[in-house]
Amino acid sequence: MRVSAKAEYACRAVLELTRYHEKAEVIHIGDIAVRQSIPEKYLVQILLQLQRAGLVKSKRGATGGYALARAPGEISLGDVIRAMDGALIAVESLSDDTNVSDQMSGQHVLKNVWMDVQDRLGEIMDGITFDEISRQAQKSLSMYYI
Amino acid sequence: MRVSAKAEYACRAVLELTRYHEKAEVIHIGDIAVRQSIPEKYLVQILLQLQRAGLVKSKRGATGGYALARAPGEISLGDVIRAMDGALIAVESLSDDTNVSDQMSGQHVLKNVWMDVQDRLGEIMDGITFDEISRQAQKSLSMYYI
DNA sequence: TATCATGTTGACTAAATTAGTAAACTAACG
DNA sequence: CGTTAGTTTACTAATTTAGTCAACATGATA
Repeated sequence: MRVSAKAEYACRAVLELTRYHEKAEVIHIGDIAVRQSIPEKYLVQILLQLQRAGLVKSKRGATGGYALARAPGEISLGDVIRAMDGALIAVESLSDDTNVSDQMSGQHVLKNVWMDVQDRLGEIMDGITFDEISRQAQKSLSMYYI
Repeated sequence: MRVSAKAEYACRAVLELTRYHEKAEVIHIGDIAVRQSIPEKYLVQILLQLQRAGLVKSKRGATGGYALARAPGEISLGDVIRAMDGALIAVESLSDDTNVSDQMSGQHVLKNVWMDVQDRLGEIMDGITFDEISRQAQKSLSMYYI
């Protein structure tokens, strides 16, 4: 089960926006790209996708940029993955329309298994918010200043 | 998070072998391929990989074929996915060696998040055995005979 | 022991997906 | 207006995945 670079970039972008959420200002794409080592032109697409999913908002023009659309505690890992991939788990049998003849093969049964796994993975991923992730980042970072 | 066709094929192959496990006989690759609609030449690779992971065993020669290496109740979904992909979750930051400078970016923090998710996904997937999956298959199949 | 049906291995190719780039466009501020 | 920054669409390159092939090894059996 592979997590795409795109999905991880998206998480890093949201994490970066989380750090600036208190200040209620927008950040430029370029700044996010530099600070999180994400190819800027690629990040353009990612942020637009996050925006269409309602996770971030933008301000256009000279003083423009991006900010989170809601509080970091209200944005979960699952939200971001779903915004990028459409669903938490992508597997052939989940997208296929299954017919009765498939009953004989393992396809239909496995479809149910994947749906079950997806639900339970959802419970895990929806329980991890960027508020928590960000706090954990501060914590592990502070260890270097003791 | 994408599950490859290869991983799903592997699950279907193990499911097919589960059905014949009681009889303690081997099944030919060709039969598994036909019954589970898997390209035979591709299945060859998959079964070898499952064998190297110790999940199936083979008998060579004229009366050869494949069988499960242990009871279906002792083979989990997690076992099969790990046999195919090496780990449950493949993500750039998990394979990378992280250095201190990465602390500043989200890479290091996310690495911990992915490891956490992987552990918890493992608990889910290791709890789903092919014995159960097979029984569920029988159950849903029998509905068509009422 | 010849042979035939099977598993084994590694190299290869084609298709699909992912990752990344470019450029023209639109909106807002000064 | 000019400059800065987001928007959109199209394109390309790189990588991964899916699948094929052919030569080989093994074991049952006639």
